[in-house]
Amino acid sequence: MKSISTEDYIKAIYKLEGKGEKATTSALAGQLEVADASITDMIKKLSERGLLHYEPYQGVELTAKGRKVALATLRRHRLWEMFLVQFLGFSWDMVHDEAERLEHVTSDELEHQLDKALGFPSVDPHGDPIPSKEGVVNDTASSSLAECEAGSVVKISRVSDDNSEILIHASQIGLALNSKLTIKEKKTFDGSMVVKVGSKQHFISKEVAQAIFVEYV
Amino acid sequence: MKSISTEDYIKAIYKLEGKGEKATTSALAGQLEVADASITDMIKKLSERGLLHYEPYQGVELTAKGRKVALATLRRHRLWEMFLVQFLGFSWDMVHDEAERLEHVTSDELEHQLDKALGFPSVDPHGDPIPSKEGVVNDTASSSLAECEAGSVVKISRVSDDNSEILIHASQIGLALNSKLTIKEKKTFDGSMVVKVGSKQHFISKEVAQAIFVEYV
DNA sequence: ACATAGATTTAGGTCAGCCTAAAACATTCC
DNA sequence: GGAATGTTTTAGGCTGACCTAAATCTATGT
Repeated sequence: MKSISTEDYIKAIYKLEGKGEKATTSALAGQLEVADASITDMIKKLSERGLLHYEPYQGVELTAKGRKVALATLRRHRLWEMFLVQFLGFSWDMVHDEAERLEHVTSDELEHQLDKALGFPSVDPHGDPIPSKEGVVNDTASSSLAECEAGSVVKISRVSDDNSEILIHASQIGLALNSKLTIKEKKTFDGSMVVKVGSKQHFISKEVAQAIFVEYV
Repeated sequence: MKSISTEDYIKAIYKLEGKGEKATTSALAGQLEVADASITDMIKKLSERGLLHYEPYQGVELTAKGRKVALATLRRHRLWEMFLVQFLGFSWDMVHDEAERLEHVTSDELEHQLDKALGFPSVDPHGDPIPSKEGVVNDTASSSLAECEAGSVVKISRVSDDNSEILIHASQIGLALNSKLTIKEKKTFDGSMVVKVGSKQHFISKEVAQAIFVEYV
């Protein structure tokens, strides 16, 4: 019934919906790295199981039941990430792939004990909110650093974990969750910026800035 | 290449060999709870992959390569059991099933960090030795409590984790790893015994005694 | 030594999750 | 509004891990 594939598909759809994008066959195929035809196949099965709404050629949308699966999976994923960092000394760029596997073999009991041992954390090491057992997500309204103007003073509240190389780079230049930084310059022609972190200044490309989410202080 | 099934089959064979029993089709089918024909199927594939020697109708034996897989899997299993008990407060009767799933999704890096965080333990919560990374097992020569005579004073060095109800029962009557106990009586007709643990006496059936392994003190 | 019971293997099938190639549909552009 | 382009689905196949039923082998008892 519950399979690794199912959880991965549901999660991918949830993420696309979260970004405001339509969960189309090709978008999912890209995300999950399988052929388009395989997506159509699987989507039909998930639709039969009531996890999503499917209208041929129209993309899919999660049902309430599907969203519940997504949130439960995300919760386990983020608890594992937290555990790997806090208990086993992993760095934030190493945890995603491990958690990706662990999330699928986590009983309710294990999930609960992890949560407890970690002190019921509300965000994971990248600042992503950990959904509650009941499926409530505490989304903080943060904006991308790429959208901030020169002169702003901001605090990092979240870093996208899609690309581990960006995470490595970020920590190398001293960026961590809750770091404060000041935008010294912003180039209009390529979106790059120069920011001050602590006492040092660093160049940040648009790509990196887009992966960093901040709150104004 | 590496699959959950593969690891489970190899482990089951390793365990039978360890008990001095021949790894026959039906023994494996019983252990793994699949049909006899499925065992034959799988055995052929594992044989082609060089993990075991297979002669039709003669049962199987692990090759060196197969033994390596068994030990690596067992190592991960026991590290996880240790972790669940020490870090998350699980009791020793709850950890087997969880570890059974976690062992299959554990990278070398994760295995190493677990080992380190646990202080490089040599046995798991049931007293089973944890194989080293190189595949060396430190088997302690212990004998079953069922074989001990009345009057003996012994120390528990290992308890079989095959049956979680026995584990629950054992801890309820105060038996834990390294507990000392004295055999007060032993009935010849059913193998049951009365033992003294701390200041209390308890009745122990043959079945329970067979699951407990001890060293003389 | 031979029938027979029990264990094992073969034959043929299912299901999940993938694939490629071809067909059907949707969109966009003149 | 119809051809070209891109997206999605259908059709047909494959593989791993299982299954049942039937055939075959081994071992046992007299």
